[in-house]
Amino acid sequence: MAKEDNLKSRTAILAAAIKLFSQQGFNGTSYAAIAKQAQQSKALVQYHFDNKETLWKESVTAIWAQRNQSMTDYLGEDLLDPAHDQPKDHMVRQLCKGLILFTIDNPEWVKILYQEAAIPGPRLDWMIDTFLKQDLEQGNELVTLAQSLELLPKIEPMSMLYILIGALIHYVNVAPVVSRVFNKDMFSDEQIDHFVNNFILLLEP
Amino acid sequence: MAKEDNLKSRTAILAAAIKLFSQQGFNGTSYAAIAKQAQQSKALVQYHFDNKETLWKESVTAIWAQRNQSMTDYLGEDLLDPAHDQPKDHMVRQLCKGLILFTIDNPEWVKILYQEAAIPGPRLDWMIDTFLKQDLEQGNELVTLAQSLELLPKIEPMSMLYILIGALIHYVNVAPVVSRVFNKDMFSDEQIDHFVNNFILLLEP
DNA sequence: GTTATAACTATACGATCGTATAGTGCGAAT
DNA sequence: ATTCGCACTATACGATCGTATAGTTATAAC
Repeated sequence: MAKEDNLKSRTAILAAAIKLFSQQGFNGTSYAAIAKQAQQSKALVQYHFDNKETLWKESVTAIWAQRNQSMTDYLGEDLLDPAHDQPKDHMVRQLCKGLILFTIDNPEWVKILYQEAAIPGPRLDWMIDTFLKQDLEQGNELVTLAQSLELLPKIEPMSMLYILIGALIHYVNVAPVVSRVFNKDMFSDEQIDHFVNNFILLLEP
Repeated sequence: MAKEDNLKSRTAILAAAIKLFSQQGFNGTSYAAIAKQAQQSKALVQYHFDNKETLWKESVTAIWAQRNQSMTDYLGEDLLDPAHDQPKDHMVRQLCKGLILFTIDNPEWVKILYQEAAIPGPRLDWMIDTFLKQDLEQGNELVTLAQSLELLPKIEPMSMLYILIGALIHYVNVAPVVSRVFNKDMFSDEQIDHFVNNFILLLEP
């Protein structure tokens, strides 16, 4: 087998692991389930990642890498560049809608975060040291910047961050439930716009 | 053994099951782990609840019962009674702080919700039909009532509900992480008040 | 053409999984 | 005094858990 095959099967397995770990947590995910999802043999899973903890850590690392790369696609590096000279509410709308669409396409990081935050232990410690500490600091900076541009209300930045991320994430998390209850597709652009428009009403005085 | 012993051990096992199912999910929780947590024998667990699905359903039912009972303790049936004649921002503060303290003391329902909402399947379907549909409707009513009393801004009620619940829940969910990163106890009354005060600034024009 | 390396398979280990079933001990009822 | 019902235990089933290790290919280097 050629080297590209190695990468191919490895990538397929990692993708399957990411999906299952984020959905079912560490204890809830088995090698066999990952292998089945990836359509590979269980032995091959262990060949590429020789124990479960390694596979989990690589999964989380890949999730964050993908997330950080994807983030700029949705938010744009220059979204908050005042040189744009766009109306304020348009920029806020872009920011909020970007965060929701981004979370819909990258739900794994939130799910892994909530999975592990519920259980104090070495895995949470590792995530905090490796990713979450930086995340909080960057989030804080983003909010502070947006506030200085008068895009967000000037309440204490960390509180603003909880509200912003919490509200948007919650929308995505319960969307499957709400969609079924009200028989509407909450992932549709129409519904997302509806929510974002309402959210924005809160964010501007 | 007397009948009270039956109830005692059953209750201990149910409490252990609630804790573990909400933290680790259905697949991540084993009979053995529940037995250990409850300090009972694995056989006794199966004696009281003769299969895992039954135990899970009884756990969820107990979580919701406890939640609904506890909710009135934190919010008070008459919190939104205008006869109180209290200042508006005081009532909003009570509502928000009540919801946070309530969620801190009853984190299981959120965790179970997020655990199962991540995996479409019969368990989520059952939760929707049995609890979540009603929850959404009641939440909607609560918000609408608060809005009619001018306690909450008059944006579309469901959107308001996402934001309210989402922000408050997120605060509780990430509190263990934030506490470690900033070396502050985010579960302390001081920090909760700080957050609620900032949140309220958003909720009143 | 042999050898070395790397991708992948086959198989099996002891532990634990969820479940089944037979049995024990004891208080209450007859 | 015996029977009965119930809380609880002991033990074991086949399946699956995470892991270990030896073997089989296929390609590339020499």
